[in-house]
Amino acid sequence: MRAMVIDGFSIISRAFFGTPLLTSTAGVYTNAVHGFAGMLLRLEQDYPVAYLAVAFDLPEPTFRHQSYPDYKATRQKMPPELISQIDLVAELLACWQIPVVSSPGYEADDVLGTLAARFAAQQVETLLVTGDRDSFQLVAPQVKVLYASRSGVRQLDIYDEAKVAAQYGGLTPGQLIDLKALMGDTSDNIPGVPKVGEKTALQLLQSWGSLEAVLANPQSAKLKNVQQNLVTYADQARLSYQLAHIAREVPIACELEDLRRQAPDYKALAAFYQRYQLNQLLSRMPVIEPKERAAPEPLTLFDEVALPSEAASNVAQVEFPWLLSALASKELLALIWRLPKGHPPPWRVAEANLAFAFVGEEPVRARLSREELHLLGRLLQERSFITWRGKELAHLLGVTLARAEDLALMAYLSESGRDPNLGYLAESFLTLTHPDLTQEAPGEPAAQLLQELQQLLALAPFIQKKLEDLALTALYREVELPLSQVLQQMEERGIKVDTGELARLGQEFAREMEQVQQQAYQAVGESFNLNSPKQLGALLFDKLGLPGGKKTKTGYSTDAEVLEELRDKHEVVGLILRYRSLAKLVGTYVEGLIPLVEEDGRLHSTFHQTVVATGRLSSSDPNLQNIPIRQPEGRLLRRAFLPGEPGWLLVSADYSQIELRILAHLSGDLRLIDAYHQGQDIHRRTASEVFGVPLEEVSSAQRNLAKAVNFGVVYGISDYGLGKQLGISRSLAKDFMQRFFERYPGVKTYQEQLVASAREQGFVTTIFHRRRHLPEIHSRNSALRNYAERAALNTPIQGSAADLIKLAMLRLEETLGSRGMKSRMLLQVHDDLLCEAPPEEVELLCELMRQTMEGAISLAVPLKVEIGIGENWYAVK
DNA sequence: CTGTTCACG
DNA sequence: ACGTACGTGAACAGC
Repeated sequence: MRAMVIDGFSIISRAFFGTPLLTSTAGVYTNAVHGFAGMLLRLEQDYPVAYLAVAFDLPEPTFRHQSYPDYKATRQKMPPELISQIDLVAELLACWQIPVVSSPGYEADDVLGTLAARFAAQQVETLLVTGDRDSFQLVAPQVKVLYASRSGVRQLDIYDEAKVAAQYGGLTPGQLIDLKALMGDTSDNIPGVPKVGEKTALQLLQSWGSLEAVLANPQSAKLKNVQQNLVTYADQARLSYQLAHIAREVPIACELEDLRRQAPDYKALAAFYQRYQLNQLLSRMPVIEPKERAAPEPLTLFDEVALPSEAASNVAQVEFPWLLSALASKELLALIWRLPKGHPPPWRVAEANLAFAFVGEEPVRARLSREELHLLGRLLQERSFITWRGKELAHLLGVTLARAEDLALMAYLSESGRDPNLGYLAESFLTLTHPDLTQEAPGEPAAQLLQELQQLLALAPFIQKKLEDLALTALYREVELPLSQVLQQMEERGIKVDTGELARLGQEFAREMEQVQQQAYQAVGESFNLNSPKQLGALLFDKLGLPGGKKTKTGYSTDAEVLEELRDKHEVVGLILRYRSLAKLVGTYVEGLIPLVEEDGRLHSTFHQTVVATGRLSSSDPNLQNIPIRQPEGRLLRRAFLPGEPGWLLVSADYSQIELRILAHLSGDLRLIDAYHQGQDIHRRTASEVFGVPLEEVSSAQRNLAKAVNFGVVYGISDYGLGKQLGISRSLAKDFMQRFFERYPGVKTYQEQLVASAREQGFVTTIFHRRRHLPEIHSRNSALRNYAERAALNTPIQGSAADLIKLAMLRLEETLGSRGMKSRMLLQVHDDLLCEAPPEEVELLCELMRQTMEGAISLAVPLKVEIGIGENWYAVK
């Protein structure tokens, strides 16, 4: 049991003087509030306690003034920018539901001392949080001080008796009072004994132990005038002792139970943050309101499933009828499956092996046909059990599984981003409890399947616990799990493709490709494999002697960037570039796609929910998230992507500049936020800021440059990278960056804090608490470390955008369903949603997409969605 | 099976 | 001194 008492004003001051002055657009100073709240969040995370209070001084004179009217007389007046924030912090504490205690005639220190003494008597360990070293005298076996040093509120040093002794020449906490009585304190205007400073006082106390003993032995001081002063000023020293002594028996009507930690009033807190534009804090609030729902039944533990006594490969194989009766009479715990290797997509496989765990039974396995899988699916639709990769299983069973839990999704969130793997998780979690499950299973498929089932069951409680500890349960339950069902339907639906049109375009490309190929051979007088970087390198740089910078491990680089430099040096270079782009279109997007179009005339991509480190989706087989659009020719391919029914239309809605908007929100930078509130062209605004010209006078070159800088900042800019991107010198790029950060100081401090916290915690998080671990941030290898730092800068942005669109997809699906609309979602391309709709619904759909996407979450900046309609994907503009 | 290149956000 | 924008997937070459 632990309690914590915070010296409110002391921490406010530290926060105020430790951070740059910050105001809301209304001109209210907020930096201390921001720092204070940050400190609370930090304390909550690092030092969770059952009891919490904040102590404040009252303006009236204290008992110390009565015995010594000059007490604190030399204190400088507080700046008004600080005074105004005290009330705001009080308001903040009310929202947090943290009690405030104070006592007339006493200082906060005395309140701290009193509460600490009281709690210690009740065997409650107490942490005192302050920026005032005087409090060290309160340290005791049950009392520790968390000291916020001058370097700001970021670092807290914990002081126990050992630390005090180490810091103050072996003195006990109690002796610190004697120390101060001797040496005095200019900041509190405590006189002490003239000529006695820290050195002398310490030495005297080390010899004599207490003030009175020192005063009784003045001759022990080395210097004559110090000896004299110890006599002359003995009473002044005694008065100083009285002043320095922190009271421990202040009358406060406050019992331990009154301070029991309560959940913050999140609604009030959100309103408060919003009012003062404390957006970074807003973003750190748990935004997903937990719905009123029955707590999910905790999963039964592995122990309840009997392990097979025989060798694992002997697990009973059951027939389908047995399975049906078992499902009717027993409780299903877990299910795992395996497909034959080289299998078709799960919705088309002919048969699959499954393993089942029923409560109180030995596990069984079964080999089921397509028809049996379907039947099984209907029986499992509404049942609750745990599985691994539920979306794939649902495809296999041909149903949506409304109540299945998916450990793969949980593991993706709790193990932060990496594509989860059962074997790896077992190694990490089960070595102590289930060492047998961390070994490689014997080769037989049946044994492997069984082991995976056991791993699944054994891991579930660990992963669920971790999910809970990381505050990610809501993200799992409210976003990822329901999204997997939406994605399943999108995959099942597919998108219609006109293979004839695709092939026609392919032929056009192929025709030109052949011409270009012949021209290239003629240009160099020999034929060679245009697709081989190796042959290309030999030709261009060895035979033709073009200037080539070596780049790759295996030889010359011949990528587009290199070739672009050489375009004017030899006519073959342009031909190679042209060939490359055509070959890409034909190979990947014509010949690659056509065989994947299924009998229903549609492409059924798979969306992967546990692959991307930032929380985005990825798409494969085929990847429909990289269909060409930037180049006019590639873009033509989109003509082949059609609505699924005659007369229907495609509707696309994409977030405008979502990542920059999220940067504005996360950083809380006032100019950036202002630009979006005013609906300004953000690249133009940056150009205007950076070049110091009015908005109207920004040239298009300046705007393009600013655009690159804006992008760069989102990626975690380096001067080298920006220079390369823009084809300018590194120093000039550095200059632009510097000007960007001068004009957007909020972004600069945000990024600095982000990297600092990544270093400290080893991870970064998104708006929805999704986290990504960045162990390389501590690497001694600077390349790896820099890489991790850039990832730390980019991930909260990219990941929060992913959070946002995922939530929007859920809302949209909900809305379409509840209105009984025929329109449906087809694809998600990171910031873009593509739907198909019957003509009579198009107008409504556009409105709904705009509303759900723009309103999915509320940020410090407005969200903007741009909508296009067309009879094919190309025409959607 | 890895490396290179290039398509997308 | 050193290597650099963030995040993916697919095709192809060449070991």
